[in-house]
Amino acid sequence: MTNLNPEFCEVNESLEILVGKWKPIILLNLLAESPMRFSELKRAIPKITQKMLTKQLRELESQEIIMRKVYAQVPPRVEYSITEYGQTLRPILNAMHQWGLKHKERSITKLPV
Amino acid sequence: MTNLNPEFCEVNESLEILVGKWKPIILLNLLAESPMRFSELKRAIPKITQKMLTKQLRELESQEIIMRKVYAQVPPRVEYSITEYGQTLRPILNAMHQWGLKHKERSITKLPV
DNA sequence: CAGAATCCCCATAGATACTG
DNA sequence: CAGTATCTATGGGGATTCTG
Repeated sequence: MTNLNPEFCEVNESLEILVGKWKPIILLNLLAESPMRFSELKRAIPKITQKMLTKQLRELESQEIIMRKVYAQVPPRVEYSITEYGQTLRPILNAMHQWGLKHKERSITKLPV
Repeated sequence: MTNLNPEFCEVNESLEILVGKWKPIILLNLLAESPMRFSELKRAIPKITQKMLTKQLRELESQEIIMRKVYAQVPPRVEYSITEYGQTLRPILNAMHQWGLKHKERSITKLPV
């Protein structure tokens, strides 16, 4: 069932989307709640700078993983939401999250290899 | 079932291991065949430089994802193999690979969002 | 509110040459 | 065979300031 042929590796396709210091946490937020405003995301991820938040959102948008909706009003209102396509990343994020939990356990209990 | 709480994100744990330009392809090779010699890996991944191969292998080794075994002989023989722990990454790599295949289909057929 | 514009640092990764 | 050792370039990411 696991036909992971190294000659035919498509792992990088999704990796390229996920790589970026803040992308996983942005995606987790938008998977949990869409849409979210720029300021809501900023508040949810306090340590990110505005520049980085903007940049990572733009990248995800250009890959059609998220959508950006601008409301023509003052003050500006911009909402981000996950696309249907973006939702297909959920199994990957889930697998990674689950692995991360196990990994933490392991490093705490320091199981022998 | 999908308890992907953004407040409690463990996605980066595995991401940190997978990130590195050559790590996924190295892991796929060692998941398909272990052990492999340094030169076999080099041949399997022609575009990688020796320096990068060494570096990425060392990093994976320090994370206990792979094992390095040196044979005291001339010429030197060094074998790399995936650890049991490293094998737990397979579901993630599989999910990513599957996603990559779908992604390729999508970008070829240019489905509307 | 939601950014754009600058300036800056450093880690990643490539090329090349050398070696026990 | 399986690496080191250098040198260098690129760009990811951070801090700060400014703006429609």
